[in-house]
Amino acid sequence: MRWGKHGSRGYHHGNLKEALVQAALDLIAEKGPAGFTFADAARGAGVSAAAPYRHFRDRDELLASVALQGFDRFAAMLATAWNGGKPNTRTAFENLGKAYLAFARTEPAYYSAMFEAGIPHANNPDLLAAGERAFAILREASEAIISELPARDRPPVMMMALHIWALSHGIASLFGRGDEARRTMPMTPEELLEAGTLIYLRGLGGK
Amino acid sequence: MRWGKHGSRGYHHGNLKEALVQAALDLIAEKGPAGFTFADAARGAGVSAAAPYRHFRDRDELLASVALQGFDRFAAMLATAWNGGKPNTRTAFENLGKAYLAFARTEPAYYSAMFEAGIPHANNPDLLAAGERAFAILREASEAIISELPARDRPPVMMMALHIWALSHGIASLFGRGDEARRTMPMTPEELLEAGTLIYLRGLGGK
DNA sequence: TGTACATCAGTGAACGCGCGTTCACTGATGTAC
DNA sequence: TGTACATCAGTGAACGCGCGTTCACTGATGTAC
Repeated sequence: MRWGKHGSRGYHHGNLKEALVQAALDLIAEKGPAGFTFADAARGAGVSAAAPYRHFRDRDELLASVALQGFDRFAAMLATAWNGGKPNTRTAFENLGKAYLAFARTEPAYYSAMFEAGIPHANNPDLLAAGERAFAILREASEAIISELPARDRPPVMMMALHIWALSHGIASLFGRGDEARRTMPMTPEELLEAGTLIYLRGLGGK
Repeated sequence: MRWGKHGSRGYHHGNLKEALVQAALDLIAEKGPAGFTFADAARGAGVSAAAPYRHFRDRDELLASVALQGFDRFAAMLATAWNGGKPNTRTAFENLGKAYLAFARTEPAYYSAMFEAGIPHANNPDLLAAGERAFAILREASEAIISELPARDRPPVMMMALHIWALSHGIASLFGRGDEARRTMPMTPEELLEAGTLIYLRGLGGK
């Protein structure tokens, strides 16, 4: 008897690789990216400690896989929020910022695997490319904002994209996840980012 | 025979607590805040594995000690750079930003113990207070900048301080330490922060 | 100044534990004929 | 359609290792008298 398409679970797991990534994600959410072992992940997936070796060389490779998937979802979420600049550039830009913070808040495990786990991106082309795809959305949005500025005020696109990224990341890491750096905040992270972005855009000469 | 004030090293170490913090710092610099053990720190200080228990309950307490010392030095460095707003507010503010990035770059081990080690600040009053002292410098500087703005443009001090902190922290964590997120940058972190701050201040109505 | 003693901050041996990793194995699946 | 066989993805036992932690101990230091 089978219990649905993926319900069979005999000797072969069927989708262990994905299950390990999911288990790692749960463990990161619980104890941070440093707080779990390769054996923990195996346990989490309900499999013997030797099984993960069929899919990952070591713990780092598993972590990198989590980060990779994280960047893909992050990029997808940002792209949806930006929505090609509709209904108008300013609104879409605001949505993009909110989506950034929403991702960091609702997927803290992905976020910390991506930015805080200390994975060496340098020698992992896939990871580098996935990060690039996510950043490309910020870049595209910045470009759209800039194109609406008076010609003499236009800053370099890359610079603006880096500023927005840094501000968003700074807010997300310092204030965006529940208990960390529990400061008495005068406003929500979303409000803080929106206000900051507004001031920045005004400084560029917009509106 | 003695070899100087602290050179004696017989049965008693003399300053083991400090030596353990230093050893932890070296290990963090080498392998990240998650990459060392309590026993490693003991080895680094040239002492048996049981010795650290005379000074720290566990590894977390040692890490917290590193972070605490880091915040103190950070605050001191920022205060020196700000220098009470001399020679003038704008210049001092620029120096403050440069000092922030300089600290993150030259003391990456402290910086990551402070912000990336996942130490629960909440139930550690000393740590909380030390972080507060560092933040107070940013707050003071923001206040000085704001006081020079036309009265009708003045934003809340706290908000501005949080914006500056987030931008600085974002730039420091994303681009401020050598190899991490090795992106082809069009400018140095310092230039990026200075340009961002300038645009932000212009947006506030300054100059 | 000298001596006895209390206290302090280390030692080193011991332990149980869980991790990483390897290995021969075995059950399940896919495919050639 | 059925059968034989190759391949794949797991198992579970085994191992060495280093960590965390405890403990009775001991050498060094400080101090009372």
